[in-house]
Amino acid sequence: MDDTSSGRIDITPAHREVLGQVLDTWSVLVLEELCEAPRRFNQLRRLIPVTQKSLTATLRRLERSGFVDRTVISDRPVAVEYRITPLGKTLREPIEALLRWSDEHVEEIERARARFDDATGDHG
Amino acid sequence: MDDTSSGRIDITPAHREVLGQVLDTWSVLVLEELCEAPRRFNQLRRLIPVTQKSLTATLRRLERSGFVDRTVISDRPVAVEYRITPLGKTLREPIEALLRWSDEHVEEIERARARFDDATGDHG
DNA sequence: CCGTATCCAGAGAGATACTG
DNA sequence: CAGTATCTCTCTGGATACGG
Repeated sequence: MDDTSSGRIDITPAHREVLGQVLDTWSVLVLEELCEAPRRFNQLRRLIPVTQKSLTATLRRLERSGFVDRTVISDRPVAVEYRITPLGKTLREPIEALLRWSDEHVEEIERARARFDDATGDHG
Repeated sequence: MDDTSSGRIDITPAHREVLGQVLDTWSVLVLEELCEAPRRFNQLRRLIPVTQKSLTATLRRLERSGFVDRTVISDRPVAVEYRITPLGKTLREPIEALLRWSDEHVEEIERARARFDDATGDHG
């Protein structure tokens, strides 16, 4: 817990690849929704401000890595249901820990940014 | 904690902005390094496979948000030290939770991907 | 040593149109 | 309804050269 730190974690390319596919905006939002309940494709589109293309890509990635199950539940007209997997659910805890962290610190961060921008004259 | 979920977190643009600036590859690696000890600019470059440009941008962002302190410790030749702040340290726990998660599940994810690629014929 | 400036290439995301 | 196919544009990030 302190600065001399024994708990160093070695960050391998495998870590980065895995996390990179899961920590983008749309993946987090989709996983949150599917943790609530199974959803249909256009249902997700209404819940999340994402384009068709990006939602498709996100769902494919999540499906490929085993976080999400895709099931055709009807054929005429076609209906598809996306459902979180047990593996997908294991992500919820660490992700929500991060969201809680941002909840707790967002104001301090805003203040730091305002101070920085004020000091430098920058605005970006 | 279960699927019927009472602990729903509302993900605002503010959350996304904060997390987006902190969860990229270089930020995570830099924060990990600085949690170990204060570092110099070129010292970080030797420790992390990042270009000058990206390291500069990463450090600026982390400094702006208050995660990192930048101090000129000498002038001739110029020497600059980067140091983690108390706010920066609060990120370590949730980030390492995520890294532990990827450690624990990376193999299962690899297997899921292999299965998916095998089933679809895709490779990417 | 610690950066900034410039150019350039590839990935990602939006808009739009179309299909089983 | 649930996607696929383009096209375009921006944004990121690497390479390189130069400056305080």
